Amino acid sequence: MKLNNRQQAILRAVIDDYIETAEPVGSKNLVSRHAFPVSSATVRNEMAELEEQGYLEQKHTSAGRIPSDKGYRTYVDNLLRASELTPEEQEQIQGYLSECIDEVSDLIRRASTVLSEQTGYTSLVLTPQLRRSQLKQLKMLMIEPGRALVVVVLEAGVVKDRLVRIPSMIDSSQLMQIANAIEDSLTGMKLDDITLVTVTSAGRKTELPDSLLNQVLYEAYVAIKQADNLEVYMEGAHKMLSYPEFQNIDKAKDYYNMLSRDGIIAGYMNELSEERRQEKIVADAESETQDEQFERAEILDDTEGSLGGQVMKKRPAYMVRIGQEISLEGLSDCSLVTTSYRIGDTVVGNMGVIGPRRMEYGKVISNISYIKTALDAEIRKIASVRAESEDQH
Amino acid sequence: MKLNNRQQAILRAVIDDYIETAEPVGSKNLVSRHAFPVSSATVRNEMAELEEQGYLEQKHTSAGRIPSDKGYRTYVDNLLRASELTPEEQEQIQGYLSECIDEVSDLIRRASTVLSEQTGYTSLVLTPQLRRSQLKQLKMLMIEPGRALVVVVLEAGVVKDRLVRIPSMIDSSQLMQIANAIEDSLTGMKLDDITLVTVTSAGRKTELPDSLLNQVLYEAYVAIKQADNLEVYMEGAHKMLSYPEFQNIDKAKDYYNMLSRDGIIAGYMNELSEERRQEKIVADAESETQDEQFERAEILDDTEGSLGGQVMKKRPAYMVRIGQEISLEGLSDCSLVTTSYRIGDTVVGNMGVIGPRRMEYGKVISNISYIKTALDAEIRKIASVRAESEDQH
DNA sequence: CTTTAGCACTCTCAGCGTTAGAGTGCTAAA
DNA sequence: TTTAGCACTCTAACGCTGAGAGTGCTAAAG
Repeated sequence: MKLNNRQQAILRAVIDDYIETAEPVGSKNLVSRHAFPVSSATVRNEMAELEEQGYLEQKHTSAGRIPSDKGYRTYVDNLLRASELTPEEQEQIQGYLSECIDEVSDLIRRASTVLSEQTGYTSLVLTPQLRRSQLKQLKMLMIEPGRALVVVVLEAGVVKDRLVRIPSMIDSSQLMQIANAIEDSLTGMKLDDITLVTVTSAGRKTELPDSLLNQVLYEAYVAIKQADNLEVYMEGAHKMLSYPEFQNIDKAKDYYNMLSRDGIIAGYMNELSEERRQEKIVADAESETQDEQFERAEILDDTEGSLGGQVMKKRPAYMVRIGQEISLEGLSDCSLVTTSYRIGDTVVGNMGVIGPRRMEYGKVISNISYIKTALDAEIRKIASVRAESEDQH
Repeated sequence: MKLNNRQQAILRAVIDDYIETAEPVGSKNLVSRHAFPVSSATVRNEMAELEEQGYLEQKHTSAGRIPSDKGYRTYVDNLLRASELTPEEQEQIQGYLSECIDEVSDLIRRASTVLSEQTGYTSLVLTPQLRRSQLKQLKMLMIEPGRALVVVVLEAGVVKDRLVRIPSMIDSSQLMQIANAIEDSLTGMKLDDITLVTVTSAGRKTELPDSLLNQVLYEAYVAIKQADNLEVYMEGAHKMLSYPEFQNIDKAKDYYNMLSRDGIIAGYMNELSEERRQEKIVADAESETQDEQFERAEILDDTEGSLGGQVMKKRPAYMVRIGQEISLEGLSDCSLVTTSYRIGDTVVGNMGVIGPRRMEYGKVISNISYIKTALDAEIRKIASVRAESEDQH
């Protein structure tokens, strides 16, 4: 199972080349392109060994090799050289995000756009999951007799609203009375814990007649619940058509069919993120004081190679799913790189990049990591207005 | 330039077959499939004539004929038999739309979904253009010190809101004061006529210090202006990959590239709709009393054919653009069927279906017409709550 | 004058064999 | 352990061919 340094170097070179050209990589070409200090015959032997061990595949005997899922996995986990964005790129992302308005949803949309533009693949950003957020305020604003706007304010200044129909006999002061009653009772509760019953019993304190109350309370409840609706911002889906792996129309169709059911992908990403949260809890419990730096395999100077070694690695902030590791039909020729973003101190949302399995992992990872950080910071800015002003208050 | 009945029948048959099969249509097949009372040789002669006149095209001498833009145009304008939706289809559409919430934007999104589902093509529905709508109310709601929600209510109960940052020294009563001042001055004005100057001078009446006012007024202005932001709901773009004309990856790429710049299509649709409005004004002026029924060419009993005739036709509610008639690069192999929807009595929004030039025009037209009517009715329902309650008031 | 049967002609497309080239695995020598 | 050399394999591109679908034209029939 372990690879010596030369094998690692060859594996990396094969994958680098394949990512660049999308063509099976042969030994001769590999040697000349990378100026290896050995002959093609040697490389050939090593490549046969790598195939034996499942890192590479061959379409047919006389073709070059292409990486397998396992090969990519090793590449991503151990062989990838960390790369930083150029200052220009950083500035561009930063500029695009911070030019932003005060709505978290706008920020998210922009994050999605910039993520796709920077990487050249399809980006997905999910709206925050706010089930565990506390209700901070609930306002109702009379738009006209018979219609009102329910405004739900959550932790960290997230605001959601919804236009509802109400009995037309209700006047603004009654409406405000109801809103205040709900707010008084429910402020501080988590969205998950708010039910139609809690809302109703809060509203009844107004002692207004049921004929006025019932509909309003129901609508208020729905408005609160829908604050947690999962939405997906997707950008750059069409870019995939340029990549050679999607020249085959059926591949492209599978891909688009899957993407068009964006709820499924969103659900999947949330699942992944949840799994990871669990793992983290376990890991933290097991090794409380571990805090090593993420250590990358240094191939050329390290004799044994770190692949089989016992070095603990810091978990990176992103997750990579490669090919068949994605358990969604139609995406098995793709890879998915995901990360999360926060509002306040809690992970609330997920974002990701979907591209061909042959994606530029380095570029994607550095971009998504940077954008995650930038997004977190921007969200914190919005939230900090609130924090400051609460202090003053 | 005029076609006799047999030519019309043949043209129709060729197009019907081509729409169904996507294969060039030959004379022999045509005769057998449609049980024409003439021989294939006769049909062959007529087809040659139709090609001569530009209604049909031939890829190469020994291939069947395919319709040209002009052929489709004639087909759509004169040869198409009106078709009604089945009661089940009607019910399905109706059910899907009227299950709907009280927000126009939800209604529009649903219209887009149902339009694509029913037709099998790509649907586009644009948000209402409200430039000519009057401002009815302007509210500002303090979310927390330093942040407020600006709520803009327009004619017919359209509500838009926007979260903004404000000086944190402002308290709710001052905020309300400002909102009231703006509302008092600007209510009844059309969005188009509201400028930063009008907003500012309205706000100054509060006599609050500029340090508090300036930012709020600016944000209020922006919120009012953005109520008119054009957005596009697109559905079913991926369905195109199933059609034979998009098996060619480059065609598909062109198509997706164009669709991904959805602002361009939206703009184009608005342009079309504007042109049409102009034409209508001219037409109305020219022939004030014309009100004939749309008369379809009845091919088999009418001797001269109505194609070259002078019969005035009622303008249908939809518009069809075929192939090159669409002046957008990348959509020249497509057709676009559009119509508009109303809020109150004014046309405010546009919707359309994009499909292959070989689309099932009959089906698309009957669906889009029905959905337009249903959408108008649903919007009126929302608006009528308001109308009723204003009466009571 | 219109229609139709018949026929020669055209063009595409699928199938097939051939070939060039890239890449491999193996062997034997360095 | 590495490498040069070589025979072998497989694909993809090319060109050729024949079948088939469709046409246009001509001449005869209605």
